Amino acid sequence: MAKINARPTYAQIAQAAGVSEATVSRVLNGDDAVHPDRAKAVQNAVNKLGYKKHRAAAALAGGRTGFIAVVIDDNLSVFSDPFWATVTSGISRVLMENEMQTLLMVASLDNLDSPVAHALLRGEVDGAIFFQLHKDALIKRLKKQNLPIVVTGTPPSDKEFIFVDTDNFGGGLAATKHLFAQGCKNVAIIIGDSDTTTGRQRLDGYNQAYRESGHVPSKKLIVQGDYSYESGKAATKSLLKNVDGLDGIFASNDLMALGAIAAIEEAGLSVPNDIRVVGFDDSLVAQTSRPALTSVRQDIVALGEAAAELMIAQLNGNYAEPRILRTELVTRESA
Amino acid sequence: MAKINARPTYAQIAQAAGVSEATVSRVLNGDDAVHPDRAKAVQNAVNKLGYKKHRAAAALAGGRTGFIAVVIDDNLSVFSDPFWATVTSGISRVLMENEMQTLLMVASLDNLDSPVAHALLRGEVDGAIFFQLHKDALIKRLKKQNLPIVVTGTPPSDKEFIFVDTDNFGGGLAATKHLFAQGCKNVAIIIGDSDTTTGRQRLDGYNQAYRESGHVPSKKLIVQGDYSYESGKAATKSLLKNVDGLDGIFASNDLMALGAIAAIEEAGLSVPNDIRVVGFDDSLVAQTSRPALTSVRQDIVALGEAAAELMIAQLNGNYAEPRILRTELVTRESA
DNA sequence: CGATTTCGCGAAACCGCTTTCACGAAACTC
DNA sequence: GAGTTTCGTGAAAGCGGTTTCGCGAAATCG
Repeated sequence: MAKINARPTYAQIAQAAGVSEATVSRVLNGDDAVHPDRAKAVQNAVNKLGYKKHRAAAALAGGRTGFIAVVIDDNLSVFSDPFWATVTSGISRVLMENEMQTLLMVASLDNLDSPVAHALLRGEVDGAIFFQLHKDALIKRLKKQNLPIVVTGTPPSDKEFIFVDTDNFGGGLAATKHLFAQGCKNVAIIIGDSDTTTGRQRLDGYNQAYRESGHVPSKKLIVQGDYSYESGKAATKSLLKNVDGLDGIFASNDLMALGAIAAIEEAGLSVPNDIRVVGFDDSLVAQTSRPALTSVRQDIVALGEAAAELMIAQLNGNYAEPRILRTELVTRESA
Repeated sequence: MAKINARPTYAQIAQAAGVSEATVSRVLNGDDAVHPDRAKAVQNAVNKLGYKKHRAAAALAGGRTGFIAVVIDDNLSVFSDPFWATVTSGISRVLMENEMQTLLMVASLDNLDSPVAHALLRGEVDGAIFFQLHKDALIKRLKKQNLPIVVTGTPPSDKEFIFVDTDNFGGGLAATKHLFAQGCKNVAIIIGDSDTTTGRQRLDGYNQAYRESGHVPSKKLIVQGDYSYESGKAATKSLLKNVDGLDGIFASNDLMALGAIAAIEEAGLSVPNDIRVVGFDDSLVAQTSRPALTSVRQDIVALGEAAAELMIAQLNGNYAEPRILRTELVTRESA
């Protein structure tokens, strides 16, 4: 289609620099076994002619495509949550800096026979970054084929893949400890889901804080939501009904925390005077709500950047190990 | 990197089918000037060997890459809003069905000299889909190079590009008319922004409804928010203060509508008894909030699908004209 | 029925870059 | 200083498709 105006090729660079095409290739691929003078000549020619490598040609000849797949399971509510889009923007930025492109693949991952699976298996990309993980048949298969892989979010089978994640445990711990430190005695947690490692780790942090405080949380204090505002509100209502002396709530995300505050205020109580509330994510709403929400901040863009960096490390044959990103408790009015 | 197991090539298909590689290519590219028998032989061989075209090779030889760029301006709050991610999922699905891949490019578009701009100008993709448009220097440049382009959201300079958009005008009109039909006399609008066509069109629809009703909206009835919950609440508070007999509010998105409801209830009034409220988007919160929100539904995934379809039409040399997607008023409790 | 078109198909060039291979020069041996 | 390595380099062979070109056979013509 689009017939773009003629671009310079190796032939022209080679001629302009007075070297062979092989040497041009060497220079452009960082082969150091080239005499500095010639290398400089090539560089000059490249700059002067505004040369840019032809991706397809390089891919065909070299076997490396310069593409990294970002694979998103459309099953999940991934697309209703800006979280993943934000992660992706981080990935994209870092990849682009390294002259790679982000190939977006949205598909259900159950199917080992889907177009996406084929594209991946067939080596149309140099690596793949996955979001969340439930079924991991495909990804295991890919790994067997030596396709470099990075998982965003802790995978169920921990040590098998290279992954990046937020320190959910540490965040939950810090949030809960903060509530204790503020004088709370009966701290509840509203978990978002119990079947992802993310949800579980935040709960683990909560439990750990209790353990460190020398107390044991009553089962009544652990209630379940689904990360929505409404579920936070409902969960809190039931807490208010069932728990005597409730004075602190750690909600697994900001939306549920806001729901909790709404329920508390509807019950005629005040945040933070009667009950303190901490959220997770430090999203925009945490800052703008009233009372402003104390929340565990995670750097979502950084998560994506880290994922991309781990991918690049793998591609370069460098050692890459899972990365857990630190969280930070941002204290505001609500606790 | 990843050395994938050997894949069949034309040579093997050709041999298995007893034809030349040229014929294989013809069959696989839908050239009809091939004898049916041979074509069938090729098809069989392809199926039997599980052949899949090598993208890079095809791109190099044929000039078509099979990639469509989805270009997102990172300047904007694009990534805090799940809207764009949803659109993208629609795009991706349709492209994949047509054996094309989605290349995600996140970048500030101001710069005519960015890596993204170069990748686009250089023909690394067969086409580009843009989200929103503020600066359009780059896109004009690309158009001059005959790069097929689709814009999601009405571009400022309307007729110049092929675009897809929701019928914002019709939505605003329907929402406002609905309020009148419910007996409202003084209907206010909370606009989200006035500098995008989207925002302007919704306002235009509102004004049109007034015109059709034979009345003129007081300037006091038009207030500004920024699509956030808080801004909707604040705007409504000022409306309650400044407007006598206010009995209807059309908010330019659901979040602001919810803010409006909160403000109304805080003022001791009831929705919909005292004041009716209509939102826009029919997002998840519209369905789960209490009172459930009457809202203008737009099919966001369909928006992406339409964008991809228009792109494919262009690539096939078919006539493609801008597409405005119908909206639908979903009536619930709030109005 | 011979002359002319049309049609289906294969040979081969080519897309732009990477990489192997071999060769001459420079740098080492002892 | 002759013999052996090492180093820098260019020629050339791919990578796996697409496309042009031309040829023989079939179809059309007069």
